[in-house]
Amino acid sequence: MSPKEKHPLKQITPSGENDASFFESVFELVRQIPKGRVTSYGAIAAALGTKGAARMVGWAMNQSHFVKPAVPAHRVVNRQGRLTGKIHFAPPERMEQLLKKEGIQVIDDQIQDFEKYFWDPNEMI
DNA sequence: ACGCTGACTATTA
DNA sequence: CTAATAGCCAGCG
Repeated sequence: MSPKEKHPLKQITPSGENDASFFESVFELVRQIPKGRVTSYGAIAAALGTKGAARMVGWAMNQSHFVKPAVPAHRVVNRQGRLTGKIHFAPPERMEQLLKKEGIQVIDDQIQDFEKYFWDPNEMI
């Protein structure tokens, strides 16, 4: 992380999840990802209207571990279908295991037939 | 209020 | 396909 260590980023909406912040929107959208499917950060960001905020989506995933109901962050990968965020899991292998458990083949942090499992957030509308 | 950071993405080589 | 570079937006100190 950096000299400043992790980013505190206090808890999301201490009072509840009624906060309409960017992060909350991300969580709700990610929760709607069907089992056995995956999507990308950019797709989520685009679905929220902020196409260029793909990075923020990833950052939101960081908090997803503290949010409830739980967010299936393991179903969110980068555009290449690569598990770049696995390092943030505990343990990192967890992400890959979860995906395999849902029927998605992952080899060397790379999802096989990624396009086939890709789920477009805009379709769920 | 400004600047830095980041689980990204598109482009170029 | 991989590697390197630039651009991008939202949140925090």
